[in-house]
Parts: sequence; C-alpha cells; structure tokens
Amino acid sequence: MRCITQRLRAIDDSEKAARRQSILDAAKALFLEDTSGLPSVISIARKAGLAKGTVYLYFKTKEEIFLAILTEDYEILMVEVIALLDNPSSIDELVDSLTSTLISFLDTHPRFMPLASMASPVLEQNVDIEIVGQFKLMLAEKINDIDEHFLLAFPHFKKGQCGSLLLHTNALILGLWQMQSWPEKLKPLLNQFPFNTVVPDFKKDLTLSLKNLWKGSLSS
Amino acid sequence: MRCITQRLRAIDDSEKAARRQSILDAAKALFLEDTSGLPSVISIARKAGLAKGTVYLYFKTKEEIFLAILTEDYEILMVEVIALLDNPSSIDELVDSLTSTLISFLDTHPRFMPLASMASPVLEQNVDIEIVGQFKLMLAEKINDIDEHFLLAFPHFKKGQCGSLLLHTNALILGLWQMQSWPEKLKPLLNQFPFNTVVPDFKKDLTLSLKNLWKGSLSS
Amino acid sequence: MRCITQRLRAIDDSEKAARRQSILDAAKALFLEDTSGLPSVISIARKAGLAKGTVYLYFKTKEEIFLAILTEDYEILMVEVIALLDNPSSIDELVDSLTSTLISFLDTHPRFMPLASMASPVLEQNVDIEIVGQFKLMLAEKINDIDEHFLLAFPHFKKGQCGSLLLHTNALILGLWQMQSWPEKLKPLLNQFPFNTVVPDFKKDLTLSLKNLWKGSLSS
Amino acid sequence: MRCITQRLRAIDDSEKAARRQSILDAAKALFLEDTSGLPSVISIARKAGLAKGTVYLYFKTKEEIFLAILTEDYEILMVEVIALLDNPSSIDELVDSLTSTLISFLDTHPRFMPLASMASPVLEQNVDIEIVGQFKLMLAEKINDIDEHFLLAFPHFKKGQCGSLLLHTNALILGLWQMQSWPEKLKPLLNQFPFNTVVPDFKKDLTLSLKNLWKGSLSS
DNA sequence: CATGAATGAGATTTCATTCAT
DNA sequence: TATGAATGAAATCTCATTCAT
Repeated sequence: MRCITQRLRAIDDSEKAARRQSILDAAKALFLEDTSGLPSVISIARKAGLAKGTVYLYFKTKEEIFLAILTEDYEILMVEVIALLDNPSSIDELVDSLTSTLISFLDTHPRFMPLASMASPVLEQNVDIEIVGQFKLMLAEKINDIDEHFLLAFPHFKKGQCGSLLLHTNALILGLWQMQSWPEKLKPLLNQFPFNTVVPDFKKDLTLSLKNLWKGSLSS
Repeated sequence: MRCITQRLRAIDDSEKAARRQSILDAAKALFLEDTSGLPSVISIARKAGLAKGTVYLYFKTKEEIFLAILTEDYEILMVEVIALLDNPSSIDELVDSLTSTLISFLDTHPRFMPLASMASPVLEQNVDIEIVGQFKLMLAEKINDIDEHFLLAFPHFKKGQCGSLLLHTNALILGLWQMQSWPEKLKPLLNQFPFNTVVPDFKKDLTLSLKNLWKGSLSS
Repeated sequence: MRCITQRLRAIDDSEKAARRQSILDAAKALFLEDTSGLPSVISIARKAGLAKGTVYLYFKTKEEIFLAILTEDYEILMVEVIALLDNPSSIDELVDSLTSTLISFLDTHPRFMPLASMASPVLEQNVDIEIVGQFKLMLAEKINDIDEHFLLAFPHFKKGQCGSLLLHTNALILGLWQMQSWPEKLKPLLNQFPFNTVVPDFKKDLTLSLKNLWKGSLSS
Repeated sequence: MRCITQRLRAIDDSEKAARRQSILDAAKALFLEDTSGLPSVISIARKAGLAKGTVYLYFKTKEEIFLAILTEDYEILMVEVIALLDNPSSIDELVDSLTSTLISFLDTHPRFMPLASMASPVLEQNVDIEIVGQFKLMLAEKINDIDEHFLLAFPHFKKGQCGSLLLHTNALILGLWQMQSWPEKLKPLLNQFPFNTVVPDFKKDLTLSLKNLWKGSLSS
C-alpha cells in the first residue's frame, strides 16, 4: 500500500545531491531571515522537511553547511568576474564594470557579506580542516583563473598582479562591510555627530576605494 | 596599614574597576591560549578566582567581556597613533611610523586580530545595544581625535581626510588578516601551488597597502 | 553637618523592635501584591528602606519573617475569638458569631490563608527548630486560653472540648481554602461541568461546616 | 528476541510512558528520603540514570514532576474508594471501610500528605496553567465518579452529597495533617504541656472526624 | 549595627551532536 | 539512509545567605 509519491531515501548520487541542496536552500532561506547568527540545525532540518539527524548525514557540522553556501556564493561571484574579462576593453572600463558587478552581486546576495564575515571567526573554527582546505583552495584557484584570464586580456601586466588586486579587493569589502554594519536598532545614532563623518558609506566608499586600488596599481 | 593583597570586596569605584579588570585579564589570558573561540564563563571566573555569579555582576554576557577587551585594545592602539602625531615630520615618515607602530602593536597584542574579526559577527550580536553603541562611539571619537591632531600637524589637508584613511586602514587590516589567517594544521598546504601566490603575506602586504593607501590619498 | 533626620542605627530595644516591624510591614505589603509565592529578600529590604544584609540581622531566614507574620495574624485572630467569649450568650449564638468573626478576619487579612497554607510545607521547613517550636507553642497556648475562657462561659462542657473544636476548625479552613484556591487564569474552567458541583464555595461551605462541627459536638 | 534490559531510546508511546515513569519513580524515591522539600532536578536525573536535559524533555518544570506524582496518588486512592462501593452494605460500614482504606493508603504512601500539602502553595505555582487545570479536572471527575457510584449503591441520597463529603474529607485530611506534622527534632516538645491536649493525634482524630462528618450528613 | 559585594547552588533553556533503532 | 530521542556542555538568571568592611 506504500505510495509512490516521494522517495524516502536518497539512493543514487543525484538524489543525494538533491537532498544536500535542499539542506543548503533551507539554510540560505533561514539565514536570510536573520543574518545576526546562524540558524539552528533543527530549524534547517524542518525547513528542508528532514529530520535533524539526516542533516548530519550530509554535513559534519552546522558550520560546514554555511561554508558550503559561502563556497557557492564565491563561485558565482568569480564566474561573473571572469565573464567580465571575456569582452575586454580598457582597464578603466574593467574597473568600472568590476565595481558595478560586485555591487549588484551584493544586492542580489544579501547574505554574502554577513556570511563572508563569519568565515574566519566562526565557520572555519568548526569545520574539518580538510573542508576548510578545500574552501581555501577553491578561492585560490578561482583567483588564479581570473589572473590568467586577465593576462590574456591585458598581456602587459605581471602574472599575479591581478590576483593580488582581487585579494585586496576582497579584504576591502570584508573590512569596510564590518565597519559599516550597524544593528538596526543603532541606526538612529548614525545621524549624530560624529558618526556621520566616520562610518563609511559602504557602496560609495567601496566604489572609490576600488578605483584607487585598481587604477593605482595598474595604471603605473 | 593598607593591605597589599587583593581586597576581598570591591567597595568603592576604583576597587570595582580593579575587579572588573581582573575579569578582563583572566579572559584575555584564556583567549590567548586558544583564539579559535571565546572561553566559557566558568573558566574565566575560575581563572579570575571568582564565582561564576560574580562575573555576571560585572558583565551581562560573555561577549560583553570581550567587547570590553577589544575596546581597551583599540584605545591603546589609538593612543599610540596619536603619539605619532605629536612629533610630526613628513607624510612619508608618518606613514612609515604608522605602519611599524601598527605591526608592532599586532605583535604585542596577538589577541587583537582574532578578537577584532569577531566584533561584528559575534560580539556585537550578544551585547546590549547601548554597550555596542558606546563601543562604536568610542571608535568614532578616537578617529575624530586623530583627525584633529593630524590637522594640527598637517594643516593643508582636509578635515576628515585622515579619519577616512584610518577607516580604510582598519578595513584593510581586518580584511587582510581574515584572508591570511590559516589554522595551524592547514599551514602545510600553504607551500603548495597555488597558494603561495594567492595568500597574502600579512605584514608585507599590509605595509605595501598602507603605503599605497595613505600616500595615494595624501600626496596628491 | 550630619542631619538629625533619621537615626541610622537602632541602638536601644524599642528602635530594634521598630526596625523589625518595618521589615514585617514591608514583607506583608509585598506578599499582598502577589500571594503566589514569597517575595525576595532584596525586595523586602528595599521596601523597608534597608540593605539586604540588615534584614538578616533581624531574621535568620526569609521564611522566619513570614512565620512571624503568620504568628501575628494568628494572635490577632485568637484575641478576637477570646473577645467573643467575654459576653457569652448561647452556644448557637457563639457559633454564629465565631463564624462571622472568622470570615470577616479572612476578608480583612487576605494574606492569612495563602500564608497559613505555606506554614507546614514552606515556612517551617526553613526556620530554626526553636522558632518553629515557639510558633507551635504560641498556637497551643492560645487554644488553651480560649478553651479556658470557654469553660468559664459554659461550665458544663469538658476541658479540651473547645480546644479540639478549634483545631478542627483550623484544619477545615486550611483544607477547604486549599481546595478552592484556583489561580486567576483557571477561573473560567470553574463554570464548566463538573467543577460547579465539586469545587467548594469557600465561605458558604465554611459556614455550614463550622455549624455542623460545633453544634454536632456541643449540642449533644 | 525482545530485550529485557531497559531500552536506550523511547521510540513509541509506551516506551515514552515508561521513561516518564522512570523519572517519576526516581523523584518519588528521592522525595521519600527527605520530604522537607523537592529534590533537585539533577539528582532526579541521576537517580533515573538520565541526563538532565532528558528530564526536561518529559517535564517542563520540577514541580510538574511532582504534580504528576500527586495525580497518580490521588488516582490510586480514588480507585480504592470506588472499589469500596462495589460491595455496598450499610452507611456505617462504608464509613468505617472508607476510614481504614484512607489510613492504610496514607501508611503505604508516606509521601502523599507532604506532597498534597504542597499542591496549592508550591506545585501549582510553577506548573503550566493547563497542567494545573488537568489536575483539578481529574480530581473533579474522580469525585463525580465516586458520587455516581455512591448513588447506585445508596439511591436515596441526593446527587452531589457524597461528592461534597469527599471534598470535606480531603479538606480535613489536609488540614489535620498540616497541624500535626511536626519536624522530627520537635517531637520531644510534644510531650510537654500543653501540646498533648492540643496537637491532634492524626489517625485517631481523622477517624473520629470522618465518622462525624459522614454519619452526621448521611444519617439525617 | 549596617551595608552590599560575593558566593554558589540550582532552575531553566538552548542546541549541536551522537547514536540506537 | 533516516529518524528523533538522548546527551551534556554552557549560558543565563535568580536568589538566599554570608561576610569583609
């Protein structure tokens, strides 16, 4: 009398991948509702329609889930950056398009910055060393990729120069975002002296800083 | 007839401050032993020779303790930076001394970077909004102070320019540190391709970036 | 420059008694606000304008405070009962006046029943054995007194008969009150079947039961 | 192949009930060791061979555990009372058998009176209002049941008369017990004047009072 | 005597993780 | 594989009581 409706177990790899993905999706949705901390495993499991224990069949720890999400996000972002280099024009235009790509990515992925700023103090602290290694390796390879693409488009630059700029770009984003992230309840204070001078306007500052960073390095 | 030993009760404000400090000291010591996460309240209490309840007389949450430590650290750092401006010379020398001051501060305060990178994703999430406000206000005021001192030493710059540079400096430090912080166990990987190109050498990179940042902005 | 206003320390016995009484008064007031449990010592101290430690100079435990209050209440009640016997009439009238005295006492001392029902399970468990002894002795003596007064007014009864009735009266009050004490939030349930039959109407039941108890015993 | 040993996990409802019961049993045992107060949750957990957290899976508060025990006890008692009515004889015999049933119940359940006297001042104060409601409802229903059984056996009485007597019986037990419960250490005092007259001898008094109560009401 | 800082036991709560079924 | 009961560490809170000043 068992219904055919839904397979209760993921037998083959594609089913497993689908289940893994449903966990990631649930985690994303919940994190988006409140980025002030990681949601609980039980809430993720329920959102995904699974039991708590099942989540642990796919991820060793809760942080591993979110490191996977962060991995996804970085991969998406990197792909978009590589795409910029396929139709190369001038350095100036590249910097502009890089900046606007970045900003629109942050707009469409509001979870990215809160998550990225958790990477080092939270996520990597509770994930198996090999997984952390894979994450770091992924980042390094993508940056390498982009560096190579960049060299194809602008052959007169040094190998590694673009990669280094990407690193600094990432650092700037992380740092600036953390400095300007104010809890909602604290926002009123922002209008008082002396905060207006001293808290960065994230997007404006980012735009300016990236221009300085890239043009300063590449125009010489 | 004054006792040299530690008083058993903190009666007046200075004694209370001293006891508060002893909690901070215990917390610092424990965090230094393992910066991968915050130590437990009970371990802090024991290290300070106090009962668990006593710790909660002085701090509402564990995170409040560490935000206080971070506040201390930022204040120390800012004082050192202000001191640089008392004997002004050239901008170039200032940037050099700023960089070396910063790097030696990080060397003598190994807890600073791990703690600072927890500020936004961890500490501020579990501290009363007013305390977070005080922390942010303190930072803003210090930056303002430095900006004013800077203007006295170099009157031809714009008000706020130095403050903005400090913000970006802080952002760079935070971002670069988070990107280069590798768990001890992962260090072997660092020597493999392609990480050598792609993981920043913190101090070298910081030195270069700060030079670019400050000189690019101030020399024009 | 010290003002004469209020003596800070209770030097002689009358001052001590006054301070003790101010603690009792504060405790009464607070208990009246919420009879669902004993108020905290700190709240009593604040209400009395004293420091927490001072309360412990006058009472060894919190429960001792409330046993003292209960003692006061029983003494007041017993005095009222004795007064009834000063103008003796018939047994019937005595029972009636006893009942109405009792009910008006409960009306004017709304703390009495909640407190009396704590005596055995709460108060006596955390008070020095001697103090508990004094409390029990006081009750026994008062009952004895009343018994003697009763014998003067109605000489044809047996010694101890009235005392025994008082005991049963007290037992009935305690038991009936505990059975009919419903938390405010539960009151709606009272109107549903089958509670209406089964939860006693305190005053009506008490009146009837006392009549039965006393007249049954004394009219034979 | 069924294991005889206790299962490690309570999967189905009967196993959950068994685990719940094991917590109740542990709590009973500990309370019996010292009825002057409720044992700590951790001690109950350890006695039951469970983790503290597990206890909280089954009961929301410590008081809920003991209200459940009291519920059990009342149910047992009520069943025994109903059984008396299955072989009805005369009212006189009923009252005698009721009394002896009651007294032997108190002898075999020494925790009952201390616990029952905590119901209103302690247990009901820290248990969810719905649970308290269930407890009260159970009592009311059992009393109703008994009343109906009584009517079958003795049809010439009024509906509710027996229920009312049960209420008063319960009140008498509660009240008398609380008045005669003397801490062990205070027992020596009992032999001194004037306590001997004035402290009820629980069993004797109860027997007499019940006779009066029931016969007075039912014989008319 | 008076004070209130310090203590420490204990109740809850939360929740990541484990593991018997 | 999937489940969810069980675990147990830790945070927080409350609060009666003690005791140095």
